[in-house]
Amino acid sequence: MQDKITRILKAIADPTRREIFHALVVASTALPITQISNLFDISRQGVTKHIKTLEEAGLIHISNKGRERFCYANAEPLMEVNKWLKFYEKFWDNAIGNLESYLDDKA
Amino acid sequence: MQDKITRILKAIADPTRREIFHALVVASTALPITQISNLFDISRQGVTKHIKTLEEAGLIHISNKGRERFCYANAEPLMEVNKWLKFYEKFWDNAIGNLESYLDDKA
DNA sequence: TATATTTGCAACCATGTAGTTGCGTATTAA
DNA sequence: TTAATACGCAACTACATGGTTGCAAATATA
Repeated sequence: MQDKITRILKAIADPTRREIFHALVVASTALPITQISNLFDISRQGVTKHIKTLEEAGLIHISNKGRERFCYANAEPLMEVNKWLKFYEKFWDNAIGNLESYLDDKA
Repeated sequence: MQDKITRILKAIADPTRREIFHALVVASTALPITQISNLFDISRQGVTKHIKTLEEAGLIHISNKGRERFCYANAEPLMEVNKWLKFYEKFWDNAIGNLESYLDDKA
């Protein structure tokens, strides 16, 4: 597709994918695809597609075991988003932002 | 479209929109649309569409002045993303994450 | 007043995407 | 060995999206 941060942001920009990711994070154990898809209204194939997108963003890892594919969440790529956000942090509250950039200038 | 966080995430998921937003943030002054579009290879109308998306996400504010529309960046909606990320922070480094959730349990 | 500039609106195109169904295959259970 | 389960692949549909061009309206300048 495109660059890393874009892949990650596109992955989490979809509400269903955020839900799938969240379900896996809180499960804190690996879940096979069918079991994940049972948690949602959409078809297994629909869920599979979302999982593929999440996997390409690095937010899910998969390990095969027999006929099942166990998915588990990996939040690490979200660091990338956090890093991107970090720069704008000083701007989202102008008062604090102006103070900080003032201090940055002094430092 | 859909809910707030989704609008924001979709807005920043596009690399061109991230660039436009960034240009406005660092400009630290309001810029009319034509001037913004001169910074990019795509047409003015293409930029206008991106600006509309950014505005709907709250990341840009616009004030009309004569025939010109001055756009300025507003990073505040990114707080929403930061808040969403916050929950997963404890998971993206497992070692620290496990320690923190251990401490959370104790608290 | 005539002309140039800034913009919005609408139509259009190509591609991406969220979702579906159908089918074949590998693995497990009876 | 037969039946059930978990899955991938492919085709298809509907709609969203990133981008374009053309044109008309409002404002500013000559």
